[in-house]
Amino acid sequence: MYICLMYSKELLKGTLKTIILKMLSESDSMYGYQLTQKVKEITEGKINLTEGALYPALHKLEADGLLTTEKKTVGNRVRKYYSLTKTGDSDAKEKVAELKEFMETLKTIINLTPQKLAWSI
Amino acid sequence: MYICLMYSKELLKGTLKTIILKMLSESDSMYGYQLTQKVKEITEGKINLTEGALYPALHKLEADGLLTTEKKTVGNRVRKYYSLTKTGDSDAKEKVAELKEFMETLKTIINLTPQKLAWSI
DNA sequence: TTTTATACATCTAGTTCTTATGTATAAGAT
DNA sequence: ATCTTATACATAAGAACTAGATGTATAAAA
Repeated sequence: MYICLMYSKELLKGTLKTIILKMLSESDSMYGYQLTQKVKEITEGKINLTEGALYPALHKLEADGLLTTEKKTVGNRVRKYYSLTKTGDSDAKEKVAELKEFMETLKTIINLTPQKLAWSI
Repeated sequence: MYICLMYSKELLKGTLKTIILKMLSESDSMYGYQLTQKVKEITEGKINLTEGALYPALHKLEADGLLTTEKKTVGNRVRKYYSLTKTGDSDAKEKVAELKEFMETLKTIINLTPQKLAWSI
């Protein structure tokens, strides 16, 4: 799965690409496994990206021209580093802004009280 | 679609059930069309539930025992009112709490700076 | 009389995610 | 020495969900 432990998985659908883009926008480049580890670390284990979701998403973002890749051999292991393209960088900003706005909107629902709802009824 | 205008649709997948449960937890009962209108009103048009997503979701929640229905005839029109069951009520609280927590976690990613990321690298 | 609003609902196609599986290297534990 | 865990990539089948279209029907407004 793409989120495990603490959250119902459904909650997070659709946020994966935004998370990837944001992570890459704060770093020169990262490779897949590194992304999973950093996200886990930053969120204290609450969000775990899974390979089954992560790699297809990375490939799609690359196919869409938002990411470029560069393979680097470290020891005997090959790492595939992803970094934002120019388009990817502006797209990252857009998607993050969109997510922020959406969370604000969600709050208006989450903080709803019977009184507030009655007003609108 | 289930969200239109302002938000990329992907972002919101998985929040529909939580939204429905929260809306119903602040009201005795509501019917489908009313839900779409109230959510649109409260979010100032930013979130629009669509029938194609709403009705299947309502039916699933009912099948899962979280909602009960009661048909009422108003004029010549039949409305199907949904209300929370006992299980649905506690589930609503759980899902809302989960969403709040998740939004906090998302913030740690969204508010990430190169410095903070560097710390963790 | 035509359009818009109300009110239910379903269906196809598309996308996404989960879970499982597969390959391979390397480090640490037994 | 050998087994397990961590690192590192990836795919594939099936499940789940949503968008967008379509369908039925009443009623109000233009």
